[in-house]
Amino acid sequence: MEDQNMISKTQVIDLLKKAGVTPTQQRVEIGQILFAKPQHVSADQVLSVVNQAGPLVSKATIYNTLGLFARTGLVKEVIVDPSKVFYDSNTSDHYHFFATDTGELIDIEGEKLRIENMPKMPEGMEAEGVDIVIRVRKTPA
Amino acid sequence: MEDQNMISKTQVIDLLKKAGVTPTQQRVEIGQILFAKPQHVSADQVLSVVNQAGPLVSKATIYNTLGLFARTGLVKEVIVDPSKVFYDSNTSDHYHFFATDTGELIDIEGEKLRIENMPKMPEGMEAEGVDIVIRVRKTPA
DNA sequence: CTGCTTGCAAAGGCTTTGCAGAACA
DNA sequence: TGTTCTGCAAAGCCTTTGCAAGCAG
Repeated sequence: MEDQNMISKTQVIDLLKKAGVTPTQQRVEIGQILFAKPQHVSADQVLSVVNQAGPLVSKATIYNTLGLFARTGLVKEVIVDPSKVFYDSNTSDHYHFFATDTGELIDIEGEKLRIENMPKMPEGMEAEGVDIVIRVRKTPA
Repeated sequence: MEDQNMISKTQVIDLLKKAGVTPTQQRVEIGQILFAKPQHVSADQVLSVVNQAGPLVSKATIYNTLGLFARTGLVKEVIVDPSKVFYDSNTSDHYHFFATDTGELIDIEGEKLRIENMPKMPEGMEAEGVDIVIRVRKTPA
């Protein structure tokens, strides 16, 4: 996970403020990783990347922060693997391929897919979001 | 979870055999609950329902069996809640509303929904299944 | 019989929590 | 300064595992 794409601390602070999130040191560290490029990462991956060069952020804070980022719309939670949550820094409307054998997630741009007959919501309910996951596996040789 | 719909042990045994699954006592008990009607249940729910009238099946066997049923196509796994897996006894093509506040799952019949531009698979990959989940919540009053 | 299944309890992995000390506005 | 945030370790929850005893064919 090399930082071929960079984002400055100032840019991250700006994003956090826009979302109404107090930009603490730890949140900025985490944001710099997440917002550098569109990606799908687990809490554990964020933990090890952010602490590569020394212990900057604790595990508890990783979880707190990812939860906060998800609630404030800075990232999207992706629930496809029963064993862990992925956080997606691409917050635009889009869907996913999920490789069940490798655990890899691949984006499908929203325009590529369209739902034809959106069913009406149950009584007294409103839509919060639509998740589409196409589970794929290696074609047997 | 009353048994307004019933299914006989013989019918369950038949279903298991057709799926190539050895019909043990425990699997039949579990099958009688699952296949009585289309429903969404967690391992924990199956455990408590099957053991209502006494300890018939252990927790380990519930998990083993639900995994086996999923692998053999007798039920479908539904991954929408990071904290637990739901097992769906409706195995026909269909999708779900998921009430994020209550954890309730509601079926959407497959015909009601249609995907317009199915994107092409990544190289060397084949589709295993398509999951569509519309997350809903109570409309604020 | 012979292998597949089950049950028990312990272990495992991910996530949350409680609370004291530190950082933010 | 008052409130919010962080870190640590422990606890919690769902699920899996190891192994001996039991059942299916």
